[in-house]
Amino acid sequence: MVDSKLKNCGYRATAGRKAVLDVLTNTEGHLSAEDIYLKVHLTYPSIGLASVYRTLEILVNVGTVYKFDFKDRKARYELAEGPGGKRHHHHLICTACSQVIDYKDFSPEELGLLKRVEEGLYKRYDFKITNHFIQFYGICAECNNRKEDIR
Amino acid sequence: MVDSKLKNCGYRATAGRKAVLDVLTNTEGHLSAEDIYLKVHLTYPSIGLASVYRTLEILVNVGTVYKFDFKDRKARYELAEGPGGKRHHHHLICTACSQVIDYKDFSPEELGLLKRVEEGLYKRYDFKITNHFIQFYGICAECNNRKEDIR
DNA sequence: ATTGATGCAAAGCTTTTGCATTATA
DNA sequence: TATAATGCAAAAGCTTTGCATCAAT
Repeated sequence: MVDSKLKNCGYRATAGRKAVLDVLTNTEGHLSAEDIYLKVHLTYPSIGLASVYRTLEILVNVGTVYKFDFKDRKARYELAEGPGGKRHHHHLICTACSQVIDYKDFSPEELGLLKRVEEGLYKRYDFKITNHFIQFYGICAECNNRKEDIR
Repeated sequence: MVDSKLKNCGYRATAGRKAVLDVLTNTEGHLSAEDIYLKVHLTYPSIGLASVYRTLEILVNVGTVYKFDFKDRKARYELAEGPGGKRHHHHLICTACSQVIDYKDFSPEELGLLKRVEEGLYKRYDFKITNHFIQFYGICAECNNRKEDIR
């Protein structure tokens, strides 16, 4: 099914591309290009970093992979699942210690209202929404406690 | 008030820092470090790009400025206003043409949703939320029409 | 007078590109 | 067999850093 998606878009389904996609499929979290390169390298040692980048670019364009950055210089990649997917999550980012917490225990209310917001956007902007990327910034529990200690 | 914020955090309120903040205050949109450098340069020609970067880092740490990337390699900077601020907006990003639409005509429903979600997160994660960054991905009106033409 | 801030240029890192070679369709 | 894909190394681009100088406190 990966093969067909690539082929449908006019790309060849090569071993390197499959290996990259395997890593993305079997790993949770936010992987940098180098993370992916190192992991692919284990099963497919001849791969080059440039091919990883080239493959990721294709997968992003095709919509299979999602690319984003939060903090450091590196871009991060994740298998792109729509809001209904098992991996779909939002981020809590602590502005004090920079830790990133993924959460996916969405309340039914949260899900329902998001859906309605997206419908509203579709009506107002004629913009057909397929996915969203939501980050909340604030102070995590540990940093908050630390601050109280100091006071 | 900028001065005091910097000083409170142990930084000196220098002309260069004020100039950078002026540009951020008087410009709408997502500015790259170089955009800012060029604009500051007009009123404060002796500034160096490195100082712009150093200032931006401070302002981000202090919480005055918000840093993010969407697409190209460059980081973007904006005056950080909380969800209630006049500039606060969300993004609609077209995955076909990469255009970014800012919108701030939030529906009351949308505002209520966010507030409740943030309260829920606070309870579940003991995470004190101060801001959020929300992007919706999809296909913009123009790209959607173009696609229909092709069919 | 101290010590942090600055500018310049050089260094650092991630990502992209050129090109000869390899492998897919 | 034609042509896309790859690997390697070099190049590019944004950001950071070292250091001598300057300026805010």
